[in-house]
Amino acid sequence: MSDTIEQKCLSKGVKLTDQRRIIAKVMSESSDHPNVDELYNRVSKIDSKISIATVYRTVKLFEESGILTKHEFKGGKARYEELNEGHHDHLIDVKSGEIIEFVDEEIEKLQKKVAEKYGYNLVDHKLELYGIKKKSQ
Amino acid sequence: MSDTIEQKCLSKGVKLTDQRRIIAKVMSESSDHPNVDELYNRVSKIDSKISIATVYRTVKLFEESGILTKHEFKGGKARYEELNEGHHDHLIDVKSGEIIEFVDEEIEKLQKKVAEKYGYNLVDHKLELYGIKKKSQ
DNA sequence: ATTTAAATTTTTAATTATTTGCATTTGTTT
DNA sequence: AAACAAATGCAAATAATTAAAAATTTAAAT
Repeated sequence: MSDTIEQKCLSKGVKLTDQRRIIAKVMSESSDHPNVDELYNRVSKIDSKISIATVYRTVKLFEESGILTKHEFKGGKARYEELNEGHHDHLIDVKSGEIIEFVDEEIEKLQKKVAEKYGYNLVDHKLELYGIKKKSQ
Repeated sequence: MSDTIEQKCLSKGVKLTDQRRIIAKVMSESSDHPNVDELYNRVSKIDSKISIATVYRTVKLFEESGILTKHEFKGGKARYEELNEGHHDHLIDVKSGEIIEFVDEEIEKLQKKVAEKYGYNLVDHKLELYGIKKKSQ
């Protein structure tokens, strides 16, 4: 676990307020990928006065500052995750909704290669695998 | 270009009405990936009485019947595309919005391998590359 | 320490994309 | 043709998100 979001805000010059600090803390302590609703519920437990509009604005601010990433998995609401050095993709259990993070360097390389082939510089990408857990025997 | 959507409906037992036939025709003749608005505009030129609710209902029906696929590219509205045998992924020009289709068998294989590694059967996946066109020299 | 200005938050209203309820129309069965 | 089902159009309802206005907090300047 690397820097907290609060530390990242400091080093990036993102101003912190009480509510932003709480949102930052909750996100930093979340090991899953909460959507705004879930995040709002968690911060509400710490300060019930925080409005959902602030949560929306803050995750957007953090995203624009490169502190969080937004995922738009199939058919659901946007989910947020702290952005750390180690990039990864996601494998989603279609039954339970569980999200597994993975990295595959080979796939990464091939993606870049595909973009190059068409004359593009790859600036972003999204890879999501949807799977069903195999019966363990 | 394979079967038209109308033919697919016949072979799959999806009932066709005048408006569905028009929507099917417009989709079959579209080589891009229209969103519902764009599709609605195109069908309106043929029959201005078709309502957007019908367009929504029809693309959903076609999707559930395995005739269309729905793409939820970053930050925009859902886009639809005719589903043919040849699966492919998408490279999106972040400046122009242009969408390029590509296939990379190696990536496909690796995806399956990753899912297996975590004990999953891959049932679906989404790979989108976002790129900026290189200056052609 | 007050005043002033700027930024942020809350509350509420507005938007956007999509879906649904319901009356009407169209199609099918008898 | 009457009766029933299915599909459509319209308008209202939802859901997620954003924006506007007013209130409050924070920071800066006197």
